[in-house]
Amino acid sequence: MVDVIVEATWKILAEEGYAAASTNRIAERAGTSVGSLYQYFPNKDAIVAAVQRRHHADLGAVMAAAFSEAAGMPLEQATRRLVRASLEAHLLDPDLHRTLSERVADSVNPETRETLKTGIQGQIRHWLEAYRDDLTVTDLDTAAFVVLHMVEGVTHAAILDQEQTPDPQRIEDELTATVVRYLTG
Amino acid sequence: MVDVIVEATWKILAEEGYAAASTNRIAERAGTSVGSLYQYFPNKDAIVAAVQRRHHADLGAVMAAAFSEAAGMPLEQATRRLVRASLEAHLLDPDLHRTLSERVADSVNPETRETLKTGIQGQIRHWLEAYRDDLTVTDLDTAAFVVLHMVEGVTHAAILDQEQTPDPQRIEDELTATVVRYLTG
DNA sequence: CTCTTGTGTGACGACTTGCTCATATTAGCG
DNA sequence: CGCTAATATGAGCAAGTCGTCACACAAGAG
Repeated sequence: MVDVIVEATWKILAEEGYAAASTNRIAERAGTSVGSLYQYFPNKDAIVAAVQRRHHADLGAVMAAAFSEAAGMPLEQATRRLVRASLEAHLLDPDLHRTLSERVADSVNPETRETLKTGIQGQIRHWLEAYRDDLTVTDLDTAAFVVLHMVEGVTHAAILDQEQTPDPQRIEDELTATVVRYLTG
Repeated sequence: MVDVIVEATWKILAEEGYAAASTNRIAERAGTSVGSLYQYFPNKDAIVAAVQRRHHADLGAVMAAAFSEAAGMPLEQATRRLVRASLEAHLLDPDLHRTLSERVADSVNPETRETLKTGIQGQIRHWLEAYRDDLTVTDLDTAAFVVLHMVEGVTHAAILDQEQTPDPQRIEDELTATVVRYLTG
């Protein structure tokens, strides 16, 4: 039942937008009644937060898989793998991703977004340690921060503003080169 | 009067958040009545859109000033000037910026955000042309896209998630170096 | 002083929202 | 077949929304 509700909300957010996600519409699309919603969730924000948490878990899984594959690869190859993972993550459900990032304030889900971000930043930091001797970058924390937001910024824009954007393959190449050059002077 | 309304809305969005920006609250804070709001704006979204337009104009002005100063500088110095401008732009009013980017969907103001983005991307492209012979990057359109979102992504995160972020000076240094290395192989 | 015109007012209508709660339905067990 | 406990239901409530409109007011002209 929880799943049914979360999935219905997911679809509404992705297909109909944030404004359409009223409790009545969610119940309708879930094939239940409003009352049942409140048997499993304390309020509406909690439902949206659950969708966000699930989406973030998916994003996290894509990235985690990439990190585990990238371990052991040479720097450039590993970087490419991670950049591609970021593109894949944004392609999981671009419509939901847009609605969540454009309409759902951070405060709805205090920990989640922060958790995802610092989690990935930590993984980047950890990943960088293996190449420490080859890097010209000194402060790995700063480097992880810069790499994270550099890649996220470009991939986010590339996938979500698909109108006047270079094609993903080119983005992958450019980002990979940029990150490698940033890390190894 | 239009100014009074826009400024009141501005302050509410920045200080009290998007949810507080009801027509009644806007009128109250503007020291007018709801009726007057609708003498100058067709609906509430138009008021929010006006605030967004004004904020984007401010951002655009900061960037434009930097572009005009950067013209003629050597590449690295110019890059630093532009990176600093991006930081300055995000520091103009971080609270408003956060509310607008987290809560106000693109669709409220179809052209504006796109205009700002493509405007700056165009200026970057134009700026890059002066250094063409020194660049290893071939496609200037792609380069402008990458530089824009790389810098925006990192500066946005640096200013708005001020908790576990490196200090702005360091961000400026890292970004400047990264962009220069990206452009000149 | 009246008349007209432009502006400001705020109570109110029409509507939507999130959420509750008395009632109905189901499921499990002896 | 009861009987009980758990779950599902959806009409309806209070609160709040945006936007309107009949009216008050001010200012300038004649």
